[in-house]
Amino acid sequence: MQYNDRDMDIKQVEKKWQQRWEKAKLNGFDHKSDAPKYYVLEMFSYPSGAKLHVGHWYNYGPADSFARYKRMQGYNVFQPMGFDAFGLPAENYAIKTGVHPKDSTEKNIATMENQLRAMGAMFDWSAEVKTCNEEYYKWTQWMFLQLFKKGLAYRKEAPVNWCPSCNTVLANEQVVDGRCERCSTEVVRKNLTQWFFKITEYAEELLTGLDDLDWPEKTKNMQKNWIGKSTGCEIEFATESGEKIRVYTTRCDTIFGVSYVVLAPEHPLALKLTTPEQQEAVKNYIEYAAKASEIERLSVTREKTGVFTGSYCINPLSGKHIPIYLADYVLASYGTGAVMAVPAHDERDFAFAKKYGLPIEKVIQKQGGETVLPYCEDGIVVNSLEFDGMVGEEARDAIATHISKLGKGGKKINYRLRDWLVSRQRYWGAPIPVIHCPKCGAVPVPEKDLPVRLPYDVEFRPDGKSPLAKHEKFMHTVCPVCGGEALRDPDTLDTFVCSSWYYLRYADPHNEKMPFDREEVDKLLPVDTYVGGAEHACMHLLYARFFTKALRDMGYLDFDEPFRRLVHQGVILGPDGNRMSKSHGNVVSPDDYINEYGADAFRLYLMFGFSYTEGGPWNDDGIKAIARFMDRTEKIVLKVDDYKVKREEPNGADEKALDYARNFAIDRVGKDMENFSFNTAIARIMELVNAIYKYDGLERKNVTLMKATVRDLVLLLAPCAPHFAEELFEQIGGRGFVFEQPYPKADPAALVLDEKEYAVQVNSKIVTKAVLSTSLTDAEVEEAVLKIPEVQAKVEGKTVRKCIVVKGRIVNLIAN
RNA sequence: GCGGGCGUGGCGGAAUGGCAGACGCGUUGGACUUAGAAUCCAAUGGGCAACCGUGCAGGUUCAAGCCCUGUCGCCCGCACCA
Repeated sequence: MQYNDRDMDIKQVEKKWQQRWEKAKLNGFDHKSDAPKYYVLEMFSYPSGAKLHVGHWYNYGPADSFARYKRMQGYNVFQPMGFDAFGLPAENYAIKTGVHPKDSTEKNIATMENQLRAMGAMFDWSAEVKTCNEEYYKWTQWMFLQLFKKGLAYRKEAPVNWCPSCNTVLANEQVVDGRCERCSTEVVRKNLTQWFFKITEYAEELLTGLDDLDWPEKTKNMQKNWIGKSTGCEIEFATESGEKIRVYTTRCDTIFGVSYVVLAPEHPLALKLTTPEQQEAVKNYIEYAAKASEIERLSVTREKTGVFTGSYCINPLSGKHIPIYLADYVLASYGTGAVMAVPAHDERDFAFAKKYGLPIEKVIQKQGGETVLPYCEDGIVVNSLEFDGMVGEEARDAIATHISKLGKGGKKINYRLRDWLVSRQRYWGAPIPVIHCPKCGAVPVPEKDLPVRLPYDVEFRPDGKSPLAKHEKFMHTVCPVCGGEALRDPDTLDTFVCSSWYYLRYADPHNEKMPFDREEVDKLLPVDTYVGGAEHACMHLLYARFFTKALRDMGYLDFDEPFRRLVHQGVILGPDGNRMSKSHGNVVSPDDYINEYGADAFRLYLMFGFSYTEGGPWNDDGIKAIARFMDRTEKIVLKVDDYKVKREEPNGADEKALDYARNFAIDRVGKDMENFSFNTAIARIMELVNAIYKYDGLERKNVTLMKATVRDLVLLLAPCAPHFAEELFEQIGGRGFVFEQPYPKADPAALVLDEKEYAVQVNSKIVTKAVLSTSLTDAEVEEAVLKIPEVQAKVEGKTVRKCIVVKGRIVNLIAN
């Protein structure tokens, strides 16, 4: 138990400084300061289990070190924390155990608050928000009402994703491989009337806005992909009976190759176009398609199925009469729900045409090669009248123009992004503030009546209906418009609605009159650096951007993007390299390590042992090494502190070397912290400690320099090991808090060395090394290395054609 | 299928086109010790060597882990989006 023999009693030290920081209000944003603001935000916690897991520490610890670094740099740092407290797990837990979600959530939050405090992070608890509190969800409901007013919240019947296990609908974003994101149950489709947010209205801006964001490229790409912009053409095909079918295509250059048209089974014209003889077959098919599960539909290998409606339509360009089919390889929810099938130039259409014996007509030819059907690339248009000979984009432009001249359609942009379904048939969420009146329809709850309170005494055992629907007192109310009897909407809002604006509420968390004051928000927002998991790329991070833009357009904000810079932490795996899980039996509990080594050691290990954005497997030995490093640091700091300054102190090469090490560390650690390159930052601090040890081994020492170096060491370490550094700072006679000290600045002069070791190469092979003055010109360097015997031996009898000098690093003589 | 990322010692991981392997773990040797799993010091990519080494094969360059082309493997996201 050698680590507990340290001079410091870790737990006592941690407690002491946490109390002092709190008392001095060191952790909060200083509303009076005129220093530039810096908003560091970590994604808030879901109060699930009772304790923080390694993932929490990995997210919050290093991010806090970044925040503390920013503070020492002179920024007025705002780093709030709160709880995303509504949601399914609490409700499922309640169903299992009978403990009410409110009770379990509150208990979990209390525990987590204590643990977050024990982490020693610089959270501004005065700004804490909990989304399940009335004071918060009142404004979540208010948000809904504003979106409704603006026409961005609407209700419609639509096929939706239903999770039979969670007994609720899910957003598209919450369906992963046809399964519920939470419980992995296969999702089924249901037709339900639900509330949607019109995020598609912002599709284009959500896409273009990405360009200016300092976000991981991968995340931007995921959002781009999710938004899925596609430029194509809408074309109208008239049926023989006079109906009009609009299809969407990105390949209007293939229009002369259309051999049939396909509607999604859910297409509104499907039954109308069906001839009497085909009625039965079509009805059967529609039923079959409706029953097919998401998993089946998603399967790429699944054979295409479909049915002929009996009707025909006319190709607006060629005038050909072609059959109309239904097939579930066409999606009702994308484009127009209908496509023109070109078997020769589309793999799906090709497969379908083969199966149903439909014609395959080549209208595109490969340039300079044999055309193998289906040929899906761009090529030369053939068999297409006046468009023959055109290629790719040129052909599409000409044909689209022609189609719009005919009044039969034209260019069209489509997005894959769908509107965000926000209704949930669950209890533990913010009630949707809408009243359904038999006379007036869906009426928004007047703002003055907010919040619509979530009742406590609710039967939340699931039966496929909203639990609130069974609460008579909640449900029955009067219509705000006509005063007649009416019912409340029994659904609650998706919890992602709550988390779409919490970063704004932090700026003004106790406002009772509005969700936030514009002035307060302007002071703090946008978030300068946002840190959280990558799994939110197409959910929370997209929704929050949508909210920001919508609020801007409603005049509540004047910035376009909520999060300027985004950093994803990696995932800490179990020691076996697998994701930590109870079933793997590889869960590492922070608590044991915190007890033995302390919060700082734990945080340091998390920073040092992994590349922050990569994560990786946990390793027990790593934390021991950190404890050793801290011991080593403490010893040398205290030892140097005991030294007495002498009248005459040496000032030669050794001192220059120590000062170089000191300034090098300052320079590099700062840059590394800025870049979230914590592992290298700690490595540079370790090097500095090693350099001090080395210098300390000398006979004659410059104590003044050593003391200054040790002081800088403590300051560099402070953001990463906050309690430990405070304690050391106090012991070496520091005044006030270490976090009130400015971050050390490197002395550029000390970083310039008189001499550097060059690798001396002849014909790009290293021959020897040479220590040369850094003041030499390139020609002088060449001259100097040519005097070296080993070099002479290599160039003997040859002519030096060229000499490349990379200052301070390499000399390369090219000789032959 | 599409998009993105990653392949470096025994291990975690470093390297603005410029001495590959920083820092740490582990290992080995030494010191101090009755003792050491503590601490300190030293060595540590492979090979006796010439040399060889960043998944593999090419290319560009005075110089390539880094840039280019191809290829293999792994991971992540999307996926019948017309």
